[in-house]
Amino acid sequence: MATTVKKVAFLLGPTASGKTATACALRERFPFEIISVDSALVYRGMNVGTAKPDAKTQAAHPHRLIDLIDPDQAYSAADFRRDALAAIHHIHAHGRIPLLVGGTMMYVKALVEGLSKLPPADPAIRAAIEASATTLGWPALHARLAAVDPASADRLSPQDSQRIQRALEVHQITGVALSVLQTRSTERTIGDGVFPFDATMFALIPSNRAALHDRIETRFDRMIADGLIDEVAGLRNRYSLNADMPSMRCVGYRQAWQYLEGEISRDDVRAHGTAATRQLAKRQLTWLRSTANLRVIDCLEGDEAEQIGHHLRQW
RNA sequence: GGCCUGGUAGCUCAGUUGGUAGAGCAGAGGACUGAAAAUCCUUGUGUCGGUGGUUCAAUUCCGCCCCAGGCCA
Repeated sequence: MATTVKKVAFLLGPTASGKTATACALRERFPFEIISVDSALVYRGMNVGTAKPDAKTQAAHPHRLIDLIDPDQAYSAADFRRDALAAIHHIHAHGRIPLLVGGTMMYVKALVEGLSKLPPADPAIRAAIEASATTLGWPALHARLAAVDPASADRLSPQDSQRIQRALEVHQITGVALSVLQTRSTERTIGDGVFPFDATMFALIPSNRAALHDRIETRFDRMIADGLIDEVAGLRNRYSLNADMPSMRCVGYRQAWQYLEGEISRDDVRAHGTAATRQLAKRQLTWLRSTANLRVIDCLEGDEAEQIGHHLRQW
């Protein structure tokens, strides 16, 4: 056993599974420092709808990679990988163990498996592609992609706006097909320096889906009571936002935005918002089911931290 | 009490000139390389309110009953 390999722990799980509380409980018994793995918590000012740990919790249990950008900015999986690796090194340098807590599974994958060497997003190119799609439709752009990158086009649905746009963008910037660049990169395999740590992964998973749905509903009602809609109205005053920005596509924020635009009723905010949250949880669970080497803990038992602690003592 | 309009998938509804029915949403499963709380793919059998009648055949036509709205008393 290589004692020189540094340790990293993960606490994953769908939305409303109780990750924050469990992470804080674990931090009281182990030398952990928390790194957030959450694409919505990176936004400053988005607190109620993201269930961001409150000031008291953060004071007792500092979270890294929270409040990094304003809602009119964008973050990415590559940004996360860079920032998370820096945070991990920093924590190790202080003799502590990083505990990565969150439910953004693409970030986990990017961190653990690495990313191909690709150019970052280019807002101007994306806007141009978006404009073409509005007049021609995505199937037409899918056909255009097929001409320059048949492998990617073959893999994607003609309606998959986001991935078609990305593939076209990469080709336009580099002159090389995305599919080629993805196979060219070699830094993807674990053990090849991509993620050189002794990792242990836990996932809080509900043994009963309906119970998670109940929690989601209760929590969403509390967010509304705690002023989610006011929060969004305030952000709209403070920043120059639009409905297509990643921040305003977040669950809850999208529905509050539609309400403020007069597009849906207050009842719809609740109905659509809880449905979107359930769908998010379902996608997260799909990711988790296909994740290897995961220790599954039932998040409905109430003794999650104890169960995880039991495993950690043997780590 | 009388008249009118409804009662079809968990919800909102379409439809069947009589041959047991289909959309949207929700739900379920899956995919996932710089927007990922995103984006996309697959998935629809339900006493067609109940009960009698007509018919080879009724969810569809007729009678009665129940329920929900509305109007008139």
